Amino acid sequence: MPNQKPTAAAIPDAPELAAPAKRLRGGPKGLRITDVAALAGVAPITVSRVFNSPETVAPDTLERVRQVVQKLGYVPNRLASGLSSSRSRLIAAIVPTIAHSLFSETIQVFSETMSRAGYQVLLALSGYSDSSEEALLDAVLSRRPEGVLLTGIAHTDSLRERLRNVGMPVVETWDMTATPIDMLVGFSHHEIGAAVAEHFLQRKVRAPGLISANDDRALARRDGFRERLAQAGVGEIAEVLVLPPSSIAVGKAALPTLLEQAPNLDAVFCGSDLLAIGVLGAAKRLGLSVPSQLSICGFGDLEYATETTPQLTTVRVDGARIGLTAARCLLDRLSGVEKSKVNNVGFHVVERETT
Amino acid sequence: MPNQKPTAAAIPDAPELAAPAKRLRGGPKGLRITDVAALAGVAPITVSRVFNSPETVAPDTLERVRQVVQKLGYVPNRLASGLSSSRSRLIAAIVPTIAHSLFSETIQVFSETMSRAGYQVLLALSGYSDSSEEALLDAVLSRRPEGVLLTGIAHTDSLRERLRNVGMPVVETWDMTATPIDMLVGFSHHEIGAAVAEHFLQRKVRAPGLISANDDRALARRDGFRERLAQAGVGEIAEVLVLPPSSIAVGKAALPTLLEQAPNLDAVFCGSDLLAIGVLGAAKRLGLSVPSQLSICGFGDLEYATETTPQLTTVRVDGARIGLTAARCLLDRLSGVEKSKVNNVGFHVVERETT
DNA sequence: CTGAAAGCGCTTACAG
DNA sequence: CTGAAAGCGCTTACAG
Repeated sequence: MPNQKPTAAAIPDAPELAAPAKRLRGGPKGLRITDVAALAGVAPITVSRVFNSPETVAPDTLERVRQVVQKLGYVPNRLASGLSSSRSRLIAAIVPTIAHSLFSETIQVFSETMSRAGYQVLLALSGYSDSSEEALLDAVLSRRPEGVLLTGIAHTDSLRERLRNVGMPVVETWDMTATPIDMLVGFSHHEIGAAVAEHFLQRKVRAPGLISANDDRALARRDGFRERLAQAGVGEIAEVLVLPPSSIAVGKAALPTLLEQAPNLDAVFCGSDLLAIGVLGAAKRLGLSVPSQLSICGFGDLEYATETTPQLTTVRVDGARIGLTAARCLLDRLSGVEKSKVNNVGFHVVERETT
Repeated sequence: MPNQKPTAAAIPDAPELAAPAKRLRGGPKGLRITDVAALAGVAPITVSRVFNSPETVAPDTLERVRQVVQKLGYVPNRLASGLSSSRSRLIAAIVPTIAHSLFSETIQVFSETMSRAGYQVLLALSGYSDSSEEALLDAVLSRRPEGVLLTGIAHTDSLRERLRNVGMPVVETWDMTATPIDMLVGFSHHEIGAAVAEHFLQRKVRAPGLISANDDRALARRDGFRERLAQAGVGEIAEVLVLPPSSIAVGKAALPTLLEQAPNLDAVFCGSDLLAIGVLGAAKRLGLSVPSQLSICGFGDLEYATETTPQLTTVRVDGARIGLTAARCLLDRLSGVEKSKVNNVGFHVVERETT
């Protein structure tokens, strides 16, 4: 056997003419449009039309191709179609966080609306730190989305600049600015602060304080709060800034600190309903009755709070409406319609307490 | 002027030799890898390596290319790289809803973890209806994700079959089954029902009822609840099934209905904490004291409930841990590591009431 | 109404 | 350590 010479016939599959060695790239990974086309007896472009412009295809051709698609279980590759057509059908949603969050309702409605229009949502969680925002934006832009939803107005100038330059539709939400990157659906945190101050002033509050995170939006509320109070001659505002994520526990811990600064404290504006509930708990423990001795106002109008803590005032923002409006702005723009760029959806101070 | 004959020179840009009319496709849409390559004096493949395997590039080449990338603001096109490499770097998360939801924490942690590993999350909201799940799966698969997170086990056989066939890593979460599609991180809703029944039995409850949605997981809890009670000789269980989304208002409305069925009702197992809070409110209005006359158990352990409604019992599930574990399962699989396929993360019945 | 050719912007698979 | 060629699976831009 070792002496057996190989014959020509023993060399398997020896190509007659050394073909240019077609380099296969890992073999077939799944069904392609050409598989459908071959089986349906049409050109690939016709299969493409069945998906993208069925009205341009003859009814019987349409039917035949669809049957093959169904039979084979073919699903088009949107990486390929996106690359080829420059239409990714992707929308990016950049959100600080969706857990226990005011924003989750906005994203929910936004996503439902975009998906009904044939888009899919890429979720990008930015956290509350600006540190990695450049990297996040790179990651987002690398998918070539057709539009971007931002929760809050973009913070850094570099980010705003880049988003402006890419030229894609951008909606900023949950905030207000005179110089949006593109479109905006939101409300003024500064005005909210002023409205809460107004509310406290009507209650004859004398020593209001504030407990809040120190992100841009929270600080805008603070500034509005302070300015309105200053107009009314209330100048000294005790203040405790807390780190996110806000929670009931954080609120509980903050009240004693605030009381050290202002022993006569008779009102607190909290950055969120969770903080407000914590403050309420701490107040009870300290024997302070709410709202008669201490008025507490939260922010966010979470459903739980409405039912279980009627002593609290809060500020309601319609997150679902923001999501819907933002989606519509983007969709209008994507279909070439020009709409009003800035949408102020407003807010409501909700008093539930019955003094 | 009307008589002026056009001269050859007046015909602008007439090509000498009619070249094969190179068809431009809309012109340049942005920077490409070739732009970076040209400016850095390297081949495109080298720029590709700078992004994908920098350790294989000479240090000074690396530096030079990176400078050009920085200067130009080049962001690679992941539609193209995904198509070419069959690695989309995309993970799909299929969730019924993220608003006011138990799942939002899971998705939050899952997304953070995947993003740290270089993946991005495509959010797919399935709603609570199975109707459009096939279309949703088509949309998801069209992006060629490298893995899929499912919230709950997939419902229809056809869906399970398709997911099994595509051969990509799949993690089912928030539930338990003997026949997962692939991997699973969850707990048994049936056992939760039994545990709540056990809890009620220890309280000498005699006429327990149930208020819940009628999705698969809720029904599994109900069955576990009933079976354990039946073992203890409690056979008649009043029941009200409500439509999602669950809310406080729905809970409020359901209690009177339940009381019609069972006038002696002394315990209610609710499908969510929101329902439980609604039932608590309704009970107060009816003059029933909780928990002495009526024990109420929720599900989900929302933070608000913990602080504001200590009369309620609830069932706690660690959504963050589910998200983290699910992400790790997927990442292990994607890097070729085989891990345990089924992870039972368990749950806790949280009694807060102090009778 | 349908199709052949070229191109979208990358990476694979070699080769040096 | 670097590069030329070919290919990923679609769609555009024509042409008929």
